[in-house]
Amino acid sequence: MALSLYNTRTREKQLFEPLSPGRVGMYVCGPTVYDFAHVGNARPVIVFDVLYRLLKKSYEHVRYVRNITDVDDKIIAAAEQSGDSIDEITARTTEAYHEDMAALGALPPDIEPRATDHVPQMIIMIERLIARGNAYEADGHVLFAVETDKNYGKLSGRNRDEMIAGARVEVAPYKKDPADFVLWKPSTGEQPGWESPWGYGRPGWHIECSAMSREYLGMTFDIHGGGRDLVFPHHENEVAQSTCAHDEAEFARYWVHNGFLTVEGEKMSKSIGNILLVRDILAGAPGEAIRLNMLSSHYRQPLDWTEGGVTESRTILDRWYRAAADAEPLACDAVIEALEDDLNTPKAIAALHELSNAASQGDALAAGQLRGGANLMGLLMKSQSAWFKGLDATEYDISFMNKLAEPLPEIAERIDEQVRQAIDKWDEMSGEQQGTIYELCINLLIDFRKLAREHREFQTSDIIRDLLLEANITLEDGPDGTTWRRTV
RNA sequence: GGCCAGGUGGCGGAGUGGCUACGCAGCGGCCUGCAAAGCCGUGGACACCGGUUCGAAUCCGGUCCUGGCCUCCA
Repeated sequence: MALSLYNTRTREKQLFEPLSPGRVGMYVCGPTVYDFAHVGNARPVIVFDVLYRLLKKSYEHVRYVRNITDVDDKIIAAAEQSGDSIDEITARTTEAYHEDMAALGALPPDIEPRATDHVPQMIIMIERLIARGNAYEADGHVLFAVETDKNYGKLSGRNRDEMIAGARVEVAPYKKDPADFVLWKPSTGEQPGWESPWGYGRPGWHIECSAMSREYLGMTFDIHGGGRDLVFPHHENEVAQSTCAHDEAEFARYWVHNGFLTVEGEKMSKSIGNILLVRDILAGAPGEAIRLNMLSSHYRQPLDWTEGGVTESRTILDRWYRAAADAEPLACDAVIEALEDDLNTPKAIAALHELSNAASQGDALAAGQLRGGANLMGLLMKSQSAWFKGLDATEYDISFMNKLAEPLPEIAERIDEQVRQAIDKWDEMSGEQQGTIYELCINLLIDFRKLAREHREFQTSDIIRDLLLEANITLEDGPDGTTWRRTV
């Protein structure tokens, strides 16, 4: 194992060596649960999922912690707007998040702590910071005094003069120094809050990650990840809080940050109205296609999300599923090597293309390596038939059976009575039953078409093929007969 | 304004001082009743201007452009 990662703190690629041999701790900043996840939220999840899978391959004990931020002013605002309670909003958003990330093939983290379950730990940390002189109470708030931390700014590479010069937001009057940030703030009325030595209130944003990483990974741990946008101020502040509260013990050893994402060339924003939700993309494309598209550029590069890109990823997966068939996954050195080089997923994908080409030409070893290499990235996880025929899908379309009568009455008449009855009861059937009938109907038409072709009645055979194509089913005539696949 | 990334063929996207990246799309061919899939072949790039070098897309300087962050905001 020779994994190297680009460390934001040192600004260079470094060989990864865990603090304790065979043991890796990784903390990734998770979602603030006030709305559905958008593509931008999905990028770190997928990137760190690949890293997690890679680490698990090489280290016996990997502990992946990803938090849920369930106390935040945006959640309070969402509750006020919708009229739903904060608990309702966070519960349903968390559930939706889990569904979406699972659909993208992301493994759940080992521990998913919620901020609201760790307020006592945050209070202890804040008390310690006050005792050490790194924090002060002012006007019901507790603030971190940035000037007490001589290392402040190192992670993000900025000095205090620059920060003050660049400040464009009005400084709150209770701050001693404009750079100071909130550890605890007062809550009133309906706002969520907890009793504390500083009165009824709630934690600032940054302290939760310091408290929860301490709780589950210890004072010093290996990898801390998140989006680039979090480097400042969020991660900078985490470092300050944690190192000061822990007597200068090192905090995260490797900082890994993924790049930003635009949609069709534009920055996602509410004002443009182009916030692209993961669920909406999932309605039109398989999770693996979304995942491959996400991994097709290097995680530190900017990524422009386009519909065309998703379609291309899907085409590629079709090729790979065809080439790999249902080969047993084998270790794939080319992919491992690429991923160990700072998660070079595009290079890994190039290696998979080469294996796919070899496998298509009958190389069984390559087929296994293709499966194995792709699996390491959370791709090619399905069976070939599940991918192409989609019999694990939730929606089936058998409209082609009803359209049969007009162009081909003689065939429509010959449809078995049992099948006809089954079609009539379509709406009462379970998804699984529908899948069975769906497959049965397709095979029935393939049989009719075979007859027509044997009699060289190509017009009839082409009508059948076109009918199915309208229902997004593509027929392919091969040397061993006709096969079908779903194309949407 | 400050700090930080990045600008590679029609598109996506690695790489990096001298060796075809790779893929999608396109074009030609094989196969097929026709398709689809597959296979074979094929053109096409390194933002701009200087410099260093035997040699630069790759290093240095400058210019232009794009994106991110700049204190409770993702």
